[in-house]
Amino acid sequence: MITLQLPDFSIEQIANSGQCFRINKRDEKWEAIAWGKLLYIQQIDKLTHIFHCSEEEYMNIWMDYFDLKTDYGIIKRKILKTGDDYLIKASEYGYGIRILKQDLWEMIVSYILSQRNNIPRIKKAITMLCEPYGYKFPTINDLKNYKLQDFIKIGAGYRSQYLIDICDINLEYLRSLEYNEALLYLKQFNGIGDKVANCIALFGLYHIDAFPRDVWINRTISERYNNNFDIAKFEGYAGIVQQYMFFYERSLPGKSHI
DNA sequence: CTGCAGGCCCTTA
DNA sequence: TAAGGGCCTGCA
Repeated sequence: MITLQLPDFSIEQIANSGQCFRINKRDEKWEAIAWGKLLYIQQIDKLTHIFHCSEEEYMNIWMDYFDLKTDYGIIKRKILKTGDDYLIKASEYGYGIRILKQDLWEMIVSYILSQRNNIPRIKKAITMLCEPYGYKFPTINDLKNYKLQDFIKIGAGYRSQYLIDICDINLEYLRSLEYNEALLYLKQFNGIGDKVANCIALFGLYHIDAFPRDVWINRTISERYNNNFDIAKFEGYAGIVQQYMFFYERSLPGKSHI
């Protein structure tokens, strides 16, 4: 168990930022499952967190998983320099958000499940999918043995066939591609459109210029930017901008996010 | 009973 | 290229 002073980090904000489906609050602790491991985290104050793991495990797994080697202060200063008041406010509000380094295959499956779906149901399906594997997420080879009915059982609904199809993907090839090439490759698969492909690119491939446009982002761009939002301005951190926008917009009164 | 939730696909014009 | 309907499923 180690106590850490972490700037630009909030486990609660990350858990509610929509990028992960396996971090949940249980009593006073946050329970994060990733890379086959379970970690309990407590947030003491704005800066202080307690990680219930060894120093070694923190260094080997969690420091990288939570992207703690990246200085988000630099990104926030870039946002300040744009002079975009809405974005500045959003980045201040979501001060503790980071882009997690999650497993590619897990992201592919998770975001296929996410379409036309709500978060509790996405989480439930993922929990059921992982149930036979403990803290591990089933590998692509595990799921290659699944039949349509196996995916229907976990509540994947019409997305079940998409999951069957995606088992033909070549993960190593996907990893070798640049951002735009990766999008094209992903979108060849049935059930992966522009939004899901961008989520996979950002959260599974760490392409920082990926900018998933879901209903919230589209609404924001339409209502606050009059459909005139140039993401090229944010080259090198557009994905983080997307996270601040998404998190802030969903926090606003009357827009609760269960 | 409808409506709908962090899209996608297919069909029309 | 844009607009519209349908889709698994579970919950309000």
